[in-house]
Amino acid sequence: MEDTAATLATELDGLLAMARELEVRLEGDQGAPGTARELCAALAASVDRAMRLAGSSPRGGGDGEGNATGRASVSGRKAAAGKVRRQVRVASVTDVGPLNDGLSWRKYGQKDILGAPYPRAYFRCTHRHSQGCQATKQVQRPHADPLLFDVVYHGAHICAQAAVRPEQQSPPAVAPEGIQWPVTPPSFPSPPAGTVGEYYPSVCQLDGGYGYAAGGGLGADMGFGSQQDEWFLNLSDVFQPEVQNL
DNA sequence: CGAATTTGACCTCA
DNA sequence: TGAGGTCAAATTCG
Repeated sequence: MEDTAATLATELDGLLAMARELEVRLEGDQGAPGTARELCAALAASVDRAMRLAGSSPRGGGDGEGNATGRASVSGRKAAAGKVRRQVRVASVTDVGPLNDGLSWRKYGQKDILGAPYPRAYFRCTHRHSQGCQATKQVQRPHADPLLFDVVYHGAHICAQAAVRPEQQSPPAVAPEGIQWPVTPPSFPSPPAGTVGEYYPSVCQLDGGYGYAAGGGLGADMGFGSQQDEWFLNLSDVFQPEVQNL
């Protein structure tokens, strides 16, 4: 990646962060005119596009379809059938209990992805063996933004849990267990007991299916399984944003 | 004790 | 050959 692009991305990153924060505040303010919120969303989307352009690289510059779909489908076992990609962006972290959807995901692997700052985590339905549920998902943070995640679902839930929640069939959900948000940097194995937070699915307008979001808010980094998991699990729950059927 | 997570190794594909 | 995806044994946690 070029330095210029990196610098530009950093700048845009800051812009996006501001846009997002503004939007969050507007959301909190019931009286906020819809136009203002739309503007914020548009601004965020625009910055996002710019960032993508700035950070675009030939081979999975760190996010986007290159990674999410590149090999996943080609790899062979599960075809592209039922593949759904979502991008999740959260505005803040404070307390996540209520976000659990009831569907269970079990982590079965994690991989460092070339060009990506963070590893990709692989999950599959907990009932895969007991009920033959083939649903799987991959979660990865495209950039340094702890509030942005790229999630790709493969297959559909056919387990009992999924049947109970028709609304979430396609967009699976999250692990039932209590979720804690690692607001602590990877270098700190100790769990942030008091720093747990709640997600506010706020801006989710990234177009294109991927993008960068401002970072720096949280120091959470991937590389530490449990913490990452929690992140991923929670995120998967938050997405309502854009969905792409691939 | 059972279930979930972690982590390294193995397999497949471009 | 390199990279991504999955498996499975070991470890940890509830």
